[in-house]
Amino acid sequence: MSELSSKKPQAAPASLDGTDLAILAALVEDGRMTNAALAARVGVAESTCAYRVRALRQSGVIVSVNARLNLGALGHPIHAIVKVRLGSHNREHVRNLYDKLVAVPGALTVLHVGGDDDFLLHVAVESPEKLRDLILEHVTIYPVVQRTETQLVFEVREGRGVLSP
Amino acid sequence: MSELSSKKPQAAPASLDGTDLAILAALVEDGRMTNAALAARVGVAESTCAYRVRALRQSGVIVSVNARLNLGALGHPIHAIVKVRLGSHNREHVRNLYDKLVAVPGALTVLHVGGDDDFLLHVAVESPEKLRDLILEHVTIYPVVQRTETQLVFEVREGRGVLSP
DNA sequence: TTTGAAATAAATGCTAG
DNA sequence: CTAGCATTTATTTCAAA
Repeated sequence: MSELSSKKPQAAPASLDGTDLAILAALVEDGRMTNAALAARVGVAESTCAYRVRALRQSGVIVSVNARLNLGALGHPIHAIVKVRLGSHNREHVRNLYDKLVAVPGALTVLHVGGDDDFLLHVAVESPEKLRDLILEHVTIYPVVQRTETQLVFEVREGRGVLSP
Repeated sequence: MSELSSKKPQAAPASLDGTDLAILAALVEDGRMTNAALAARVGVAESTCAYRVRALRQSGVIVSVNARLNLGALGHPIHAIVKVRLGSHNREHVRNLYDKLVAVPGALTVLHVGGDDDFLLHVAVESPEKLRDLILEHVTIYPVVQRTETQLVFEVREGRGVLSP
């Protein structure tokens, strides 16, 4: 279920000091860094560091910690972006399709965007044939989908993020 | 530095059994789950579980574990996709621009794609004004960039990934 | 490869500055 | 908010199956 603008516990625009930012940068780099190592790196006592990290979690600044996998090693070496354009922008139609796209096997992220397209679906698949099947069976199958356009992804690189400046 | 097809230690298409897949699914969901909890969840001894996880890391199936942050709480509430089209596809030009885009402040991911566009730059910025400045100062500033098109991102949702089926 | 149990290391709770 | 110390919990190691 998506919510499409229902308000949920949004993190207060917390006031983060240098220590917090250093902690965040370290955990983005290595989310399994031990509290001891983290404390040493940012220059505070271990108990203080643990306190800070807990506060950052509870306030929602740290959303979660997740393993990132090598999708090629898992048999999904092909990445693609499927641009999806809708014929109707009825609220229910949009919400329903969004839910469907998120549930597509191999879907990594789904962006609801404004502009030429409505959704950008980033998928990882086993092969080009599977990509075709995926689009036919899980995307264009819905009447609200007017048109799709697929781009092969040659390479994905992580950006520097928002913490560096 | 990007490599653009120079070969690096790619994970062998490892043979993963059900236990491995269960471990991976759990760690994608919660990368800080304790080894004890993980072992209980997948039904093996703690020492076995630790052994498996270490193997999955060393073989490169688990690439890394990272904290995910609430970018809004960090003052970057606006997301956008900047489609970048190049005028020249000279190898050096492509590689250089790729490196530049990855280093853009606020860049989350940069996709090198085939099709209408060459790069898709996903950024998180402080405001629409900053978005404009970012594009002018860090993207269109390069002569190799022929044209950009920017789409506002309303919402980002995680897909089900490749492990569910 | 898997395991249990011992040894090491880390996180948490409590106290107080 | 911070730090030190004691307690509880987790990870690593290793001999054995």
